[in-house]
Amino acid sequence: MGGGEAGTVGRTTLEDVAREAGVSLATADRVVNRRDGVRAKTIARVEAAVARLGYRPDPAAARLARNQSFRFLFILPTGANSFMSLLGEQVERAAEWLAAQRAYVDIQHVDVFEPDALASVLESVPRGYHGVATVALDHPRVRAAIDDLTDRDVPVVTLVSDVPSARRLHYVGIDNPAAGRTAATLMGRFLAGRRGVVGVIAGSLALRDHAERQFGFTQVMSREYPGLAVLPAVEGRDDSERTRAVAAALIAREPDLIGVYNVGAGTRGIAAALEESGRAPDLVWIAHELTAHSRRFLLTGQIDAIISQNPGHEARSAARILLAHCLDDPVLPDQEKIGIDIFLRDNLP
Amino acid sequence: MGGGEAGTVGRTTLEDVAREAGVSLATADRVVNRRDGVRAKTIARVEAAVARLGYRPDPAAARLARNQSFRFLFILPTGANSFMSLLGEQVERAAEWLAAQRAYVDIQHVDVFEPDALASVLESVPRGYHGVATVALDHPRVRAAIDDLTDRDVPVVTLVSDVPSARRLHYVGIDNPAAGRTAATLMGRFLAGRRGVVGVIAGSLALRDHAERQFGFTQVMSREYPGLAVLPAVEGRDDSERTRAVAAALIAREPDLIGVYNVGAGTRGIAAALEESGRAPDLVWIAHELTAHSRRFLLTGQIDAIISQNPGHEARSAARILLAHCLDDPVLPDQEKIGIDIFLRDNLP
DNA sequence: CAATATTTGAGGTACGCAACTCAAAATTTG
DNA sequence: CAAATTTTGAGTTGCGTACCTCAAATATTG
Repeated sequence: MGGGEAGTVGRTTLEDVAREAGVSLATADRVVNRRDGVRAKTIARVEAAVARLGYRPDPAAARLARNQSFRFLFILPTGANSFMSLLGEQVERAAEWLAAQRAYVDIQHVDVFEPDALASVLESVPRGYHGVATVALDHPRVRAAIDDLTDRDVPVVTLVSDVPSARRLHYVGIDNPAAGRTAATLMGRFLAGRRGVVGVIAGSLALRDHAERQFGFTQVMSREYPGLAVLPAVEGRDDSERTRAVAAALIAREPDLIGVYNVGAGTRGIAAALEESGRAPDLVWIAHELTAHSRRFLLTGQIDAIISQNPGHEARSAARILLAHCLDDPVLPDQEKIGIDIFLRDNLP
Repeated sequence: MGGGEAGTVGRTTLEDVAREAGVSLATADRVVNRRDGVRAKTIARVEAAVARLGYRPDPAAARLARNQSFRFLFILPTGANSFMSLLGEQVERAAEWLAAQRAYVDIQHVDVFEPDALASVLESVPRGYHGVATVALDHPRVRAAIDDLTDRDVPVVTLVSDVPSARRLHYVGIDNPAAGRTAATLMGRFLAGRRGVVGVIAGSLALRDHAERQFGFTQVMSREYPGLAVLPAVEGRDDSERTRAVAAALIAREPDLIGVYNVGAGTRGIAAALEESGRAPDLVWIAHELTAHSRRFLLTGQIDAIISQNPGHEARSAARILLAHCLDDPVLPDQEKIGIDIFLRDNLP
């Protein structure tokens, strides 16, 4: 021992196991790879040796020997708002990592607001893909397409927006009702003691995540902060211009407006509408998704808090989950759980 | 091509590169592994081929061929409070992952409140370790020990608590002044409009992280919330009983106390003291680190917000950084950045 | 041009495992 | 007990890279 070089010690190989169990390498291999044609007694002997030596197959060697590779398809929204652009970037980064693991990803863009377009893409996923990750849309045809893929043994991971009724492998994203409740608690506490109305601006309530956030928000607001009335949500289609228009109308229409919860994108539109109205200073604004824009508005104090999810974490998580499924490796639920991040001006990354 | 089986396509090997460049495998190998004895012209040819084919060495094969393994030492506090226990668990989980990468970790416990004990351990790290991760303590002898290790080419990662003046490879933990500022903003906003005094309870101000949190907290409070006076910090040594005593004294001494910022552990002590005093309902309490206890107090409404860091993320990050350093692989700064988590009752994981 | 130095090619071995074959041994069955 | 069947051993090949040797080809120098 000694010497600063990286050592070679400590690893027990399958050959060690075979020797320990008093069987041949072939038999040890049959046991650890669950091939049949081995007596129960011999299996037990080998497994005892595995346990005694703490043998764990070297994944590098195994993957090399198997020489298998995988292809995954990521389906992301077109016409991307800032958050979706970030997600796209992060998927490409994750793709590099996947490439190092002999897994290759293709990215396809579709219009999220068009369930039929998304369903068509899902229905026509070419053979040869070993997994699909998609920013989904809760719609019967989409659900059916996901189930069909699952039946074809192509695991599907929903990303950011879920389709809980479909037999997808996993949902990688935040708990949206909880995100809405979190926004409500912040809103209620930031407005402590004040009375007035609170507006909700969504991209579209047809998007499950937006609807769920609004639901959670309203639920907590009405239960815990009866002095603050939540207005019915208005829709801005995640587009800055439209959002600006609906926000401006909302502000004009509601003189008692003291809070705004922006469930989707279109942050710049809201900022513009607030600025024009001159009522920004005494309005609490809580927004979603940390992007370059929302970050700026948080720093200038226009946004009071941002509820967010980490697109890098989500992209990597989807990648890891698909790969783990193909390799049937275990997943670490702890690592794959996507948290609801709260950002104030002080804890920005 | 059809077939649902995992394919074999797509991977370009070094042999492909050699063929493409019109050189032998040996020469291609010399170029990609930066061995000398190759003409500049030939190097260029090979590198062009690498670029053209997008060759990336298969890390599985490389690691297998190199057949190297590593040993890391993790130094964690004894007498662990809940958070440190969680960290310990997560380090063990990360150790399993590392074992799959042919890297093995040993864990050693020391008393964090004893700089000399920590320094002794650091000074006597046995030869043969390829990296050290430590929950450190900012003290001259500790700093010197870290620098010595670095000089011995043993990279050191500081975990949770930093020693910025030492030549450590990396700090894996949160920005503590920013965490303090975050707590202050929450405190200030939750107490919107009220006047009174706010107490700070630390484990020990000799711990850099605790001192920094207190600093950030006081900074923002005095600048932004002049109606709220921050009292000098009291120390509870991260021990429930002592913390309870100092908290009780604080509450008794300060009739105008309307907020408590608990910078360290001892959460149960504070809960008990608050409960006894009967003043819990109108007191805002902001605590650190999400543990089983603090979680419970958050859910019951005693704690109003928890500022936290993710021990699983930290353990994995330290592991990845040490391994990447040994393999000289690149690190993804984005992935290794430890965020300041804010937990309310609504966004608990 | 010859002698020397440098560069390149060809080939091998090793890494640990997967997947396979074929024959030998052990066990079960008629 | 012999025949049929199951189980085991011994061995091979290949995965892609690292690292090594030795000889051949090429370039550089006097």
